Amino acid sequence: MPEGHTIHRLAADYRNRFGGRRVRVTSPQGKFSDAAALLDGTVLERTEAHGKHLFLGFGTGEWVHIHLGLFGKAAFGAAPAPPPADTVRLRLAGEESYADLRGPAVCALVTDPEKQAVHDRLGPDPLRAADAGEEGAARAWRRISRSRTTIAALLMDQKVVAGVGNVYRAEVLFRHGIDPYRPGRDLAPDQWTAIWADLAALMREGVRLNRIDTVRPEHTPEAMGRPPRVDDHGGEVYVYRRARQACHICGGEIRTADLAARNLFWCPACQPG
DNA sequence: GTAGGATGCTAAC
DNA sequence: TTAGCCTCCTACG
Repeated sequence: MPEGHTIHRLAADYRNRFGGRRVRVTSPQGKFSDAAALLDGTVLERTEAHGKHLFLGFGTGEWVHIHLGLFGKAAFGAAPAPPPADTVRLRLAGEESYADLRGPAVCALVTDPEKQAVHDRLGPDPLRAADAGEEGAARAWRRISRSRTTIAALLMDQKVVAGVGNVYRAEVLFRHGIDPYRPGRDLAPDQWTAIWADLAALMREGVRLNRIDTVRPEHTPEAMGRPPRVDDHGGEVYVYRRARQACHICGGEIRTADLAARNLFWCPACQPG
């Protein structure tokens, strides 16, 4: 689940359900109990996302900084909230809704300057209004165009671009026919401009649908006269987790490899080196 | 029942 | 480069 689109979606979901209202704040699991007690009964004033980081701003002037990591999840439901599972790190409960957070890598009460420090170490986020468009693209390009690191690794580096994860990385490189092992500095400027714009569009659609779909209309199974399919992560994609299967475009075999402890997927024929 | 893997990241070597 | 952390789900006996 958790790439940047998930976090922006959560920011909106928390805001819609609890924004401007007093909330009950608890930590059934216990690891966030002290902070929960301080926030309990205060108003959730605003929510914000930057890359994979989520911030819930409370009336105390402090923020809850959340990072889902690989396993974290937030689930929403209608009030009354049922007795919580003992893995729930943070529960917000209001008149109409509740939200349970489980398994986050980070769930901490932070001050404004501490929150700012998180922003400062993150790159531009295609989904943030402040970064969208040419300025964000240019900021990322300054790093990419000077780097000998592979574009696949650069896309996953949150200091370069915030919010891209393993699915969007694999898919956007496929959509642009780019070899994942190509060094950043070997990309042409207009290739990067196109990738950035595509990421923004794909991720916005990801927020809307709450899943990752990257297959162009002309390549859907219906359009190509093939049986319908659903990839096992819930969206429809070209290469992610499709190792040794046939490429939807050329029919060649999708390859996989380890890159910086993550699984990389690509089609060598469609993404030539 | 159990092992292993997953859309992430960091500290430590 | 590796181990470690957080949870849930699937595949395999």
